[in-house]
Amino acid sequence: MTSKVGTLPKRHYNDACGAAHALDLVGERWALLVMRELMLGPKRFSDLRASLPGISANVLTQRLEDLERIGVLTRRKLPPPAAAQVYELTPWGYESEPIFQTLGRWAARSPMHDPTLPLSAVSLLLSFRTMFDPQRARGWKARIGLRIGDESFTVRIANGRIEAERGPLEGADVIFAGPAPAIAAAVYAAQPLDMLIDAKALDLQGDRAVADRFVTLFPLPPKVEPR
Amino acid sequence: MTSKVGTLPKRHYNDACGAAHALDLVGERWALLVMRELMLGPKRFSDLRASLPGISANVLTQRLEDLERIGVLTRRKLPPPAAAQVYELTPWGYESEPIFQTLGRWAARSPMHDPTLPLSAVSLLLSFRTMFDPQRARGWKARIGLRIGDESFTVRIANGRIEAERGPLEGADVIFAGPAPAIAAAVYAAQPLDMLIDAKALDLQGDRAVADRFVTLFPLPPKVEPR
DNA sequence: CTGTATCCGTGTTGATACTG
DNA sequence: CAGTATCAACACGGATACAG
Repeated sequence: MTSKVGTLPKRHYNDACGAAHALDLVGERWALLVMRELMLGPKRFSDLRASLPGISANVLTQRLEDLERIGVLTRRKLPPPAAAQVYELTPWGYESEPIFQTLGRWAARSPMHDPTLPLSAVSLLLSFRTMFDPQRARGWKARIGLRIGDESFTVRIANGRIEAERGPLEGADVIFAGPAPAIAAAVYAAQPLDMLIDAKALDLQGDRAVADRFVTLFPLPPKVEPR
Repeated sequence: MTSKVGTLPKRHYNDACGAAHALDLVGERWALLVMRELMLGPKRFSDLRASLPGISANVLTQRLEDLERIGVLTRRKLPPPAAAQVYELTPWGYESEPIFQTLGRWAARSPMHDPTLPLSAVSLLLSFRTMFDPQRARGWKARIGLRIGDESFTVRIANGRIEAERGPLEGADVIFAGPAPAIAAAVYAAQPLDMLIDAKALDLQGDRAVADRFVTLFPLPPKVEPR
């Protein structure tokens, strides 16, 4: 089972084009989504499985092997007592983020895009980095906390820039608590916060005005007319 | 056979993430490479087949149908006498170029990338748009012609910007004639022009100094250490 | 609990040959 | 030139059984 480091799949495009090579590396089913889920830090096998509904254990194993072999991620043994194995992107793996951003921005114009589908916490946070509009945040400084399931994230906005990463809720001006799709509904489907709160889909703690402005910072591009 | 407009493949990720939706749309094998080949203008079925070594007729048919159905390309009947059918990207299809750029830039760092593989003319021109370094072209203005097989392209460099598209050779300061991989060798593998010319891999006409500078404008990022 | 290995039904892919 | 038909090989997903 000692797979050689740096081997291409048998079935590869015979093409010197960089994009074609990228597809040889990470173009197989699920590969990019596994990388996406690791984009905000290491995860365990079962975390990955949970955030990728539909992937089966053997396919996930296969993809993790592939991605390790090509140098996109590494497996690490966490020190005891939490002696679990985690998968972590290499620096080069982390550099793939622009791929998700251009894919996401392009697909956001698709008439077939269905925003009501399930959404992972990592996807939501990455979408904030992708869709953030510096214009709308001009001169604004805020710190937003997100609690999604048992994970917590910090979003900092300052100087027309955004940071979105794993982090503590402490010190946030306002905290959103709820499943990722509910927060997405507020931000991308312009669902009024009151509605979501009344429906118990979302909970807010802290400065409501900050929340109200936050949800306006991520405009979607116009959809292509459905032909 | 009347496939409905705007349907997703049966096998799709159940994920509201934009990147996942993009993969539902164009993540199937060959789909993105077909789009790449159309990026510089319409092509016919056989042109596509010729520039995508390895694709089989039935798969190309399938992908063209899929891409038409989702609104990425259209089929057009050329007016007589050249009454051939051509495939052309829609405006939204053309907007996918950043996807190729981020994929290509990321994969250019791969230790497994083999630049000696076959390369299509369109790939080469797109790589110029992707890898162009404005710094190195500061204050330079030039017009380069490329003759690759029976296709011709024009590259214009001015004001730290590059344009690369189909166009006539007339008016170029210098003309490169040869297969795409030979031109790529000069630009990306730093193969001396004299060597390529002596080996009859490349032919130059016009201002040699312009050619010498042109081949320095597209620096590759450093490779990841091969681990 | 955290993965890994194996089997199996099904759908996708790709090579070859063939038709309008 | 522009595809279609057929068939073999492979990849995927689900289930189950197994190992640390």
